[in-house]
Amino acid sequence: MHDEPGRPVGPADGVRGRRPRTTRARLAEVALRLFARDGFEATTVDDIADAAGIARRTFFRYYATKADVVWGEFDAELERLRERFRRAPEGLPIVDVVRTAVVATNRFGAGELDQLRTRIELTATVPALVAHSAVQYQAWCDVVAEFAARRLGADPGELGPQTVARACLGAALAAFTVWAARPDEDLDRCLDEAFRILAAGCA
Amino acid sequence: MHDEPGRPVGPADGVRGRRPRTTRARLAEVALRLFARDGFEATTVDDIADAAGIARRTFFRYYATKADVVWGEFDAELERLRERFRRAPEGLPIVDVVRTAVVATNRFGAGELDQLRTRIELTATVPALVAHSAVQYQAWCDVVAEFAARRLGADPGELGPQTVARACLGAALAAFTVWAARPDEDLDRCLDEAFRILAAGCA
DNA sequence: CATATTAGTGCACTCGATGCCAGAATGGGA
DNA sequence: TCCCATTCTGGCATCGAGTGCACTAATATG
Repeated sequence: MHDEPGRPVGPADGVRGRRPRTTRARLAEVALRLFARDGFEATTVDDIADAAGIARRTFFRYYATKADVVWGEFDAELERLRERFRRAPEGLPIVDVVRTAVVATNRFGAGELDQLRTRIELTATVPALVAHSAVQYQAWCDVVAEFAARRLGADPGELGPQTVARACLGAALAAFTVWAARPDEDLDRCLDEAFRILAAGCA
Repeated sequence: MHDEPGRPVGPADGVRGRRPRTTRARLAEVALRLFARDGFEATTVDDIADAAGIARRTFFRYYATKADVVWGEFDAELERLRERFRRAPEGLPIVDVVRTAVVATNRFGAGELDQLRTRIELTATVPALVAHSAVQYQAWCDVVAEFAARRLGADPGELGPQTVARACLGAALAAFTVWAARPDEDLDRCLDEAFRILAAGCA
């Protein structure tokens, strides 16, 4: 995907200190392979570090927790989402804007889609990851609530924006998990359908 | 509330072995007081055990994890919810049934309401509890999805029931957290309003 | 070559959680 | 009364995640 912190290895390019021995992306790759093979719980941080050729302690310089590996660069995705909300046309209903934004931030090539499936299946299946994901979802909700609040002329903490944001999260999660579980489904179609149900008042 | 496993202490009543030294409810009381005073993270299981006059190891016989204390008897509440769905009138829209059931399963006396507020504030605020709660919410969603599936004539794992269930969860959570944060709000009113927004398609 | 900068790593430690097993308390029956 | 089955307690050892600290290694610049 993209190689993150600094120059991976190679000729100098004007940055001072020692070059990192690996990247977040590579660590994630290694770890996800182990998770898929042995399970999340059965894989220790030592295993990941060994497989990646770094020390256990170093792993925690790249990711704060074992679970964070599964979430990759979610912060960046949140920022993209925020940007899309900023540029959203005024006329469009909130739910439609969110649906469009979610669809847009999840356009991947075929290879990446497979990795996404693995990630989603893990986060929806492994209890420890279900748990950890909630914190990420909260951040996602905050972004949506901020947008909904602007539209509703309310404070992001009020009931209106909060309800809209969390309901949108629910629809998106339903779409993602159903899609991840069935190889033949289309992600966009799932998202469209879920948000259609939401816009119809769950009737 | 209710004193759980076996006779608390006192005269025999026909049960064989040694009598438990405490109860789940008492442990929860002790723990919640410590959480409220020192914070969830800063309170160790040793602290709770000491305060309750039992050994650390014994604590884990009453609750599987430190976080479980905050959730008390959620299993039982899920069962009550399931029962209500079973008895729900056929004509009522899904969302209304869920709203009514949630309101009904959360009728408490004034004293208990305070404890509920503490619990909700903790679960919505402390990251470790936000995380742990997700597992409980998943169970909640399963119950709602099961009901929605019956109504929609679908499988509980399909997109329709999943979307409805998760959206309902979102509405309920929004109501609970907004309520917990504001002393003057009324829980029933919050729930009604949140589900009204949901039924209106978040518009 | 000296120095600042940045990354890697070993060590010790805390804390949650678990398995195992011995011991304490209790009721029932020979 | 004495032993036994039952049930709960709790000590001990162990694992694994996560953290703070101090030291080492690599690299660019002057």
